[in-house]
Amino acid sequence: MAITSIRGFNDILPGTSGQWRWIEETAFSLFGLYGFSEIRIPVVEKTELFCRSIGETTDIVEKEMYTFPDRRGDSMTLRPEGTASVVRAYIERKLYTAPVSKLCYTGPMFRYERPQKGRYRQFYQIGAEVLGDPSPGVDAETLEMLMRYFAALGVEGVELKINSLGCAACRPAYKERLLGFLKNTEDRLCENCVRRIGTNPLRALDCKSPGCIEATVGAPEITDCLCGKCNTHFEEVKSALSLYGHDFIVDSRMVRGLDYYSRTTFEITSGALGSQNAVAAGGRYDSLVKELGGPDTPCFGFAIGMERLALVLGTDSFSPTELSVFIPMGAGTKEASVGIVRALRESGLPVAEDFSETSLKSRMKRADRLGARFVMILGADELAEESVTLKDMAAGTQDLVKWNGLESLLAERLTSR
RNA sequence: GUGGGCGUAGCUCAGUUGGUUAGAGCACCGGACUGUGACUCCGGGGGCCGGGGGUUCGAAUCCCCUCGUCCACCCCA
Repeated sequence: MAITSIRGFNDILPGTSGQWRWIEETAFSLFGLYGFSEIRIPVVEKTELFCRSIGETTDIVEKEMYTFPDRRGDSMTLRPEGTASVVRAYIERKLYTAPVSKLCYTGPMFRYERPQKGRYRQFYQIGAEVLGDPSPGVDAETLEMLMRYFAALGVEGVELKINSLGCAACRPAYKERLLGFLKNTEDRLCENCVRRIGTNPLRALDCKSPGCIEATVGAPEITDCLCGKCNTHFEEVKSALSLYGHDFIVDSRMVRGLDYYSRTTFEITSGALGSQNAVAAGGRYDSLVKELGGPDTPCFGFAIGMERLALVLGTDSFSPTELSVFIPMGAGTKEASVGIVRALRESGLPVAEDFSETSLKSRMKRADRLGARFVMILGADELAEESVTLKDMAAGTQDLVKWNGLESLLAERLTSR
């Protein structure tokens, strides 16, 4: 039996990788316009980092991490997300000496989950974090950047949902109120929510089981219980978003699965995705840097799911550059071929040389299957004329073209379509 | 971790109540056409019927186990 890949770990094949590269390049160049720079972070970190940042009682830490001892016996973990590493680097490298840090990243993340549409064990994220600015303007501007990014890619039909989770001053009081409410309806809640009632009662609001939906009708809403500062912050985020012209829905029941969020949280969903419908999500995390041992640093960040974004975009949104095929045939053509092909490539034209020595018929067929728009043939006749036969595969026409000036002529014909 | 669907040629899939040597379309290779692809015609190569066990004279087909895959639950980007 041949060796296969690991379940949930995919190969991104040539048909897709060009689109992925375009998605990443578009992101980083646009984010650059907002002042972001790329940070490259390790794929493996000490397990403790994720336990402390994501939260001990979250599903990610409890049952989804790839954790293993290294050769010394220290506990290592394949990163399940990027924010923890960025914050760790921010503290360790003392980036807080700058007034504000805007960092973006991309790369694989790992979670041991059952694979399904838009969910894999190794998956890719593009993320961005603003560290060191408490302003509501940062929340809105970063969301504006995300929406502009989706527009630049041609993504359609996405929905922005926002919420505020409050802060250390107002969330505990809200939790108590909610807890009081849930205690009265506990018998109608699902098993899972009953279990979580002590650790994370907010999850019951997000639960899709019919019993929980029914039982939580009329539950106190977090957005009605925000403290003055959080309320002002939320109002300013909303009005700034309107200023940018972005539609949004306030969903006071949207709860994030990571413990570090505070105040603004959001989710961008697409109907094109099936049940894993979030293409991007994130929010504010004002206390995480301090909790990990750094200075008090308010932050805002998000992550985009690459596979999901590619799914939303579909396959026809990206067309690769057109390849030409060069066919030398017969004795004495090798020497001239080297120079011609090199000159074409130096002019930025993609060329594949056909080294096979079969019939011209089969070589033409191969060129066609490779998707060549133009084919150049160099045989004894052409060699004598210092020319190639240049065939337009789409039009079916061909003519004899001198080597001198071939690059510019081909470039011209490729663009004048 | 739970549930359901599906595993037959490179791809998409047929395969009768269990019965000779497992098929089709597309793709691939060659020829018709000795230097011209796509269309046409002719020919050809390709299969541990996901793997293991069982029932049977006989299994792609029935039973059990297992692995993979897809979708959903859960969870999340």
